[in-house]
Amino acid sequence: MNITIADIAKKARVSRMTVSRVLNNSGPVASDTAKKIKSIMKELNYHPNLIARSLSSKRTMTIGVVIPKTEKLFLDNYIAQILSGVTDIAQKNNYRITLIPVNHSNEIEGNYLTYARSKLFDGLILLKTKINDPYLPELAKSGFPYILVNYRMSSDNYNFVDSENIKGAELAVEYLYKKGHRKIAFIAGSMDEVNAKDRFRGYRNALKKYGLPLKDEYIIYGDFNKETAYENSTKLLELENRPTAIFSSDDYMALGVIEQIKQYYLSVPKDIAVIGFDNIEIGEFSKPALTTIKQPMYEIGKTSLEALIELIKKVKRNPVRLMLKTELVIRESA
Amino acid sequence: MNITIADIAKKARVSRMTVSRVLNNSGPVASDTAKKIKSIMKELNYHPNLIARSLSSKRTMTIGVVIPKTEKLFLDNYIAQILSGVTDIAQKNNYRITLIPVNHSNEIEGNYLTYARSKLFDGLILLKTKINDPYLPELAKSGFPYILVNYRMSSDNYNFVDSENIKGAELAVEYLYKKGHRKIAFIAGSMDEVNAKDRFRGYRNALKKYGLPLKDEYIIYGDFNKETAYENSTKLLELENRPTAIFSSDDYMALGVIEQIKQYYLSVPKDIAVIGFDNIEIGEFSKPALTTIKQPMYEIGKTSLEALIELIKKVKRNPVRLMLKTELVIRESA
DNA sequence: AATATATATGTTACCGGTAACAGTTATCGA
DNA sequence: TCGATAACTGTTACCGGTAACATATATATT
Repeated sequence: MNITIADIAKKARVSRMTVSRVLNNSGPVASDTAKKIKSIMKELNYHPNLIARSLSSKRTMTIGVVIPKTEKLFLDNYIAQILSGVTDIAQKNNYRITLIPVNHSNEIEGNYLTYARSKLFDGLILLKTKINDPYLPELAKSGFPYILVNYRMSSDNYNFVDSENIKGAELAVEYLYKKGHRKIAFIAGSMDEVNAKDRFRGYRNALKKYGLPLKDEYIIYGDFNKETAYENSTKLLELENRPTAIFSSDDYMALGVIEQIKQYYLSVPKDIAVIGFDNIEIGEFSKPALTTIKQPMYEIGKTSLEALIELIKKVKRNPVRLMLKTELVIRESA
Repeated sequence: MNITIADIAKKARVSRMTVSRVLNNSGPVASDTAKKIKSIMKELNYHPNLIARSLSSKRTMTIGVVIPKTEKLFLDNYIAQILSGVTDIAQKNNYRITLIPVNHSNEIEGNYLTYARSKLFDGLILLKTKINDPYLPELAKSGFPYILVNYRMSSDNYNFVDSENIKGAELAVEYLYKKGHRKIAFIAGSMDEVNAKDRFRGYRNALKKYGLPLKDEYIIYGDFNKETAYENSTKLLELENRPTAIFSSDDYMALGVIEQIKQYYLSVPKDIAVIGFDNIEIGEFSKPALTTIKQPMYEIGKTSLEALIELIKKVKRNPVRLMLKTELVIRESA
């Protein structure tokens, strides 16, 4: 048998509403009454039914975090760091975090719009959203509170928290240039993500700035995936006119490339310098330690949820557009 | 305005119940009726209110994962790997995962019992539970489905999924012994966790087996924390009779110890061999690469949720007691 | 003392579903 | 052709809270 607010009310000879007031510290209750009610709640070991509360109050104190379905989700250090920031802020504000893995297939069921309308969440945080995501326009129109993480849109009025990917990529190439490199290759990420495009843009910007040619053969695609980068980087290494430096759109791909370079008995950074992007945890420990562009993933997570909570509480209004700084972290690989 | 089941029912000139049946594929509905209802649902862009459904059906399809509150939760690779396993199984079974960070203070509010009774979750997975956790007996009595991860209790009838920590620790010491080491020190974890005690037990067992003395001065405490291990390991390194090998209860502490050893201008493994426990991701990349006892964290996560789901569905009954194997991973540090 | 105001409590209605049971009609077997 | 069974649909009640408004009493104000 479950103890409900009605049981408490009956035993205390008050209305359910008074019990509810004690429970939520909402509205005035005489201190004697409150004391009595509290002691009865303890005596009967009462715990509120939060589902019932949510149905009535239309608040769940729960944030949904939408993440593209992949195996071994948390082993992606990018996601782990973002989530660390998100959960820290959630704790401080008494929100719970629920994970919503979604496919990018065209299924109607299981897409995050269903969740936005499910009343399960007060707001959504979206990670790794694709550029042409079909549900995004409707989400934006719906008025439901949400924040896109690492997704920048100049034209539309989407809410996002991003880091300065273009500038970061420019920094990377600039650093290589100043180290004397003139043959700088690029490993692109998944070009259906805004990030990946921005980093490519930064690469092109920097080449232009320093008067270096943009060569197709110096550009390969790694899909933000270590293994793919490992495979495809052979193309670069087999080139007659081999690059002396490689800028990789993310650290995992950089690690893959370095692994491949070792297969060719070449040395990093002596024969080929490699610079990554993100600053994942193992970059510090890999051999050689990874030089990279740090984007503040933990802070992105924190900032995203902070902004989302303000949207939920209507402290702030759409659109939210925040850009965090990227910076160069020099280690050994370049 | 929100579209509800009543709106659909009205428009389709059927009862709400019939709509509900279509929604859940429960009970028979004439195919014409179903078709009509479905098309109206699409037309009106209906999405079910899952909170209302949960209140009525007493199911939430959500699992709570209880984790002790720490900053940067996911940067702990142990937790990340466990969660990876848990979320993978959750996806396959259409369960959602909600994170419940809790303090170990004596607060009544915010402990997981409140959540077990909140109706928010169909079951709980508990990580890093302390030996003397005050709420555990009540949880076990309550009949609410739960699984303790990495928590073994011989005496009581708790549900747990653990790995063979004692055997793993024995393996570690055995390996060191066979490498010729006779002066083997031990870094203990948080002794309020079952794991830590078991690993200590394994260490003692192995010493005994090989006729080595158990010396107090060879045992230091690192609290499963890299920094603490770094600090405290000086005690070992300053000993007159310095150990030639160190078995650390977890990898993070092992990394801390190695860092300290470097401060003393000693070499790993030549001067001092170090072996860890867990097999965290960066162990493979650290210098020297970490020799360690692997516990199958990802599998532990999977197995835990699989077992929990069986408890929820009453396929299985309490107690659940599962032990997964540990194994030696030889790299460079020992 | 009359009125305004704050404090304390109660009443009513509703949040949006589903379980359990009860009919009604269609189908089938003997 | 009748009764049994299956297929389909409906009715009623309830899940356990809170919002919004109403009322009653106590206190302050002039």
